[in-house]
Amino acid sequence: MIDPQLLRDDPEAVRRSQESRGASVDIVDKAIAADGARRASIGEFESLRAEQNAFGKTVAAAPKEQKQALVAEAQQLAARVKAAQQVAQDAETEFTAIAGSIANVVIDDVPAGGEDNFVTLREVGAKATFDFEPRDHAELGELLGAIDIARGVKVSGSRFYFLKGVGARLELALMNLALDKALAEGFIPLITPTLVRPEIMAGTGFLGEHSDEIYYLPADDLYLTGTSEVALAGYHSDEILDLSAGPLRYAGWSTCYRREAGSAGKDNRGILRVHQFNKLEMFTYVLPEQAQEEHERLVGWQESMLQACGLSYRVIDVAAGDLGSSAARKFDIEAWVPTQGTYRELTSTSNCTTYQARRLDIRYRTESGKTTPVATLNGTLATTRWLVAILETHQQADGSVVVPDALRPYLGGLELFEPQS
RNA sequence: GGAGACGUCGCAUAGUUCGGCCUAGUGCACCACCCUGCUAAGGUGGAGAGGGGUUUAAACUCCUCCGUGGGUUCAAAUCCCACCGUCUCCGCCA
Repeated sequence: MIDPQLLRDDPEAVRRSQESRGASVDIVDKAIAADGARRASIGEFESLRAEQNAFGKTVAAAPKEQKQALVAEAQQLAARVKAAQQVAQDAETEFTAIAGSIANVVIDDVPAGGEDNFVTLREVGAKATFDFEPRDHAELGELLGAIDIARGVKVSGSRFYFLKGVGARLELALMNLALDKALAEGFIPLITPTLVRPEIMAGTGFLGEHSDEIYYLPADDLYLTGTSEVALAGYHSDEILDLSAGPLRYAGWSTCYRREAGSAGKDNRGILRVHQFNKLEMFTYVLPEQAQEEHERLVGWQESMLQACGLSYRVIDVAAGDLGSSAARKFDIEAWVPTQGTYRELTSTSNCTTYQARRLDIRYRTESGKTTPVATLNGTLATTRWLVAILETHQQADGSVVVPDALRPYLGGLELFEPQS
């Protein structure tokens, strides 16, 4: 939900934002009109209600013989109050529906346009080169006994897999490296629920345009989360936070589930695009004026993880039209995947400013004692997909893979993954 | 899954019998000040959330909120219905 105050004070800013996303601009004027109608009808209802309250006291205090006449009068008033209340409620619903469909106001220097209009902020690390024909991660995974796709498909269907042997160990090592990194930065680790109630799913903004991406369990009216961001954002819903000691930072570890509807035929090989994977997600609650600095810090921590894994990557500033509805800015980090000859997204970090917090009713107290929404940010610190880039980047001619230094302590000192005979 | 109890403004609790005197009382914790030459105790006052109006702002004022949503009524914390949640006992299963 955008800030209704901003809608009144600076509708032009909201129009600009919608424009750069390629979204409806007209909706802004509709929202302003709905806001006006809403406030007018609230005023009408409330003055009638005040009248009714006062009259009720007269009725209660009146002597018995007058009561009957007064009650008859009160009945008339009650009917008018009820009608006015209905009007006010409808106006409120109308406004919420319209304003709720306006996406978060994009930060000014975010590139306008769609998926291809991103801006590359930097490229870091030399791309791996080989004096042999490199194998892709699926082939390496099989050689090393690390990834068993055939059996994943047998058990659960396409886009499922088993991580096995060094593959299973590598994922755990990666997650633990990321967790230690997060702990060092003061994050509080959380292992989160992956089934959540509809209102939490809606509050985080995933039930809108992404709803067909989400697994739903009708028997229990619960959703399987595609990222622990959902549970992490819901964690403090309906709360007033104390941020005086600095941002509240959580590192959420969970399995993530995605239907990948509409991506049939895309990335079918290997574990690049799967229905289920693990992820360590950073989530922070900060004062709105600190959100942009925090966003830079999140990118920084992500970069240090990729560097620790010896990966070559670029950081992109995602264009407005490719942002989710909650995000005001998003940076993706994409790692070089040698056998694809291209960069693939390994992390994504979004600054949701106060948009998500307003929906979930997460506030802090200002110096004057008033409550106002916090800003929320999220970012990936590690996921299963990283195995793709790690295996392919560090492979050798014989199919073995050199373990990046930073991961060795988490693998009992193992330095090399070797092909199974 | 069965049976029962319960859900009140930070925490604890009163109020629900019999609808109007609840603008929800009290204790603890909290904040400010006063008093007592430390601490403790005591005194006075303040203090919840959301939303309208007005305003530069503050002050002021009105409406809503007693788990959530409906209903009955001139009037609901209180009566009725549904749902959610918590606790206790029993059963079943990891």
